[in-house]
Amino acid sequence: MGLIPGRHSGYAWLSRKDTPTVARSIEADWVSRFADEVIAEAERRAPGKTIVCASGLSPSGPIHLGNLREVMTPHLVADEIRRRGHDCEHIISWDDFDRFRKVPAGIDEAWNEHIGKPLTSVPAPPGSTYPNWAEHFKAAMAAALAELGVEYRGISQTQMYTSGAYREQILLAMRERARIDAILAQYRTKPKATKVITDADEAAAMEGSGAAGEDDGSAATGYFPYKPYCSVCDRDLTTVTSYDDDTTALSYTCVCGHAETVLLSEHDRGKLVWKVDWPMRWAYEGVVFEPSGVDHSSPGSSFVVGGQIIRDVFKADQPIGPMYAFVGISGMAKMSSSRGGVPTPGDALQIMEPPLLRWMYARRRPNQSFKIAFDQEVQRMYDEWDSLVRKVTEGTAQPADIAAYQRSIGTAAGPLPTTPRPLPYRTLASIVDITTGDEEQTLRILRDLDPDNPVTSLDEVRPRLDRAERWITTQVPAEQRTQVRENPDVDLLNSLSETERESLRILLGGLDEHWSLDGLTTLVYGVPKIQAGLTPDAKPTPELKTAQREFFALLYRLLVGRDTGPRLPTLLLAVGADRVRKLLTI
RNA sequence: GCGCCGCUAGCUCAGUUGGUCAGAGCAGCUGACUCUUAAUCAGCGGGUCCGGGGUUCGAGUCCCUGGCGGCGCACCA
Repeated sequence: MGLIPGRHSGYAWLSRKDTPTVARSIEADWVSRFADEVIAEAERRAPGKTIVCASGLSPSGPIHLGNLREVMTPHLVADEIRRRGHDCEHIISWDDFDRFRKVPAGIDEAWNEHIGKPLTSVPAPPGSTYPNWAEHFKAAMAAALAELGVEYRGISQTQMYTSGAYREQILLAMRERARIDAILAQYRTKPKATKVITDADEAAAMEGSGAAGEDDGSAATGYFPYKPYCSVCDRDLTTVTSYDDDTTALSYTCVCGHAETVLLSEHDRGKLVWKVDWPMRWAYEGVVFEPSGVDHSSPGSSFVVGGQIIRDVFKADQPIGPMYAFVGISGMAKMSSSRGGVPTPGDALQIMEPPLLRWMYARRRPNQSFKIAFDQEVQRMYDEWDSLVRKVTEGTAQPADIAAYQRSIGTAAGPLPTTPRPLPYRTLASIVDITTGDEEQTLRILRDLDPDNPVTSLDEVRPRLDRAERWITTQVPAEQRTQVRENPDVDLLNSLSETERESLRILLGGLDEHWSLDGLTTLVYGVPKIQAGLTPDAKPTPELKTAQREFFALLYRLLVGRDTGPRLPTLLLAVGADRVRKLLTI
């Protein structure tokens, strides 16, 4: 303890000349290696140009902790590149122009009528204050990213497509449709779809079978990588029936019965199919680094196919794209999070500070899977973190550990908020458990923890205190929490031996005189000594230790109804003298 | 069937371009400690680096091959 994070969490990386150890260390991890690679590649492609790292998120529902890796990986790399003094931009493409696929469990079935529409055209979930489905889920993620110190430029695909930003790329893709079809064909192991979507039932059937209604552009009438949203019903249950390269006239039919011909040189209500859309954006934004989930590692996956399409069609280079493994969760309470039950970054930030969450992603290479703890493990994580901080401060930490630490406590833009006085998370959790959040009591206990250097304000232990409280109240099962008895356990009290009764009397008699953490510690250990005829400063013997343990167990039973609980001095202070007397008086 | 990833001390993992790389944390053991409920401090680490070939003066570190495990793709994104 006694650490003052602020002292060493400053801008060490901005004055690397003065901190050679840190400078060397922060170049010792996976983030640095990718940064090396990305910088070299960017130099090769376009020297001096701002380096672009990218993430893509689909706001089709709650954006969970696994998706956060899609953002954290490029973020950390981009941040390292900035720390080295290069211009670097992290863009996040919000795939809010994707079709609404299915109504999540728990949402009114009425939303079924919106399936097939762009996410930005679907009403937000009931009760939301946001204008549409995509914005609703985007907002939660954006808030979490802000808290995590992730700086980025968000790009709405709805905005891009409907403004005609991709016009040239779309026309190019259509001109090159035969080439694209041929590339896709290399990976098709089964005959491509050749049916024209003719009615809603059929579309629904495809939906149900898992063969999403949105195909790769194949149809009986030819291959077209562009899919219009119907100008009448706004759904993508359309089939392109013809396209003229010279006039850019595109004809389509929709299951709703609508049919029309539009000029693609003017049409802005549609998008490229995913496998073409992705490489198109790599080329458009000049992306040098964009990771993707392991599900993109298979042959025929969008990343593999995209690599070929960007080279052959858009004449640009594929980004460096590591595959990242999935992020798991341990012990999320049943009450769960946002509908859907999948914890989001926002949920994690309820129980841990931003640096901790950043650390989870920074300490493991992308191809390693890991779990984020919502159960007791979170205490251990915090212990490990505090231990790391101590080692970094003492200068005994390993280079890679120091790097992960530096990436966790802040970014090139500056440090993240820290808890001024980082008392152990488990201690804080234990205290709020007893006080059930009562601030006055909490402060009183904290003050008594270390009389020589007392906590004088809860602000000193915030925000960690709030996270611990949140964890205790939302993640710890009621049966595992400390419940101070309301009334004395009369049956137990009456069944006590004379020796036990005496021990309680001695304890109660010394309460006022010893009312402090240290005082109560002495008292609590002293009671069995006095009963054994020893002096309070007597050395413990095996017999005495046994007696002490039995005495403690008795107190726990009487106070909280179990054999164990928070440390007795802490517990007694928290319960308060009056209530202690009430519960322990025979 | 195809593909990606992993397989290093009991557990979780470090080990950039092959040459003190055989490591850390936790657990465990020992000692100290009037402070249990994963308290603190100090000390202690011969594990066939999954097996088998190969390249090399030299390979956890590269190549081939087998095994086990995880995930994905295979008329979707």
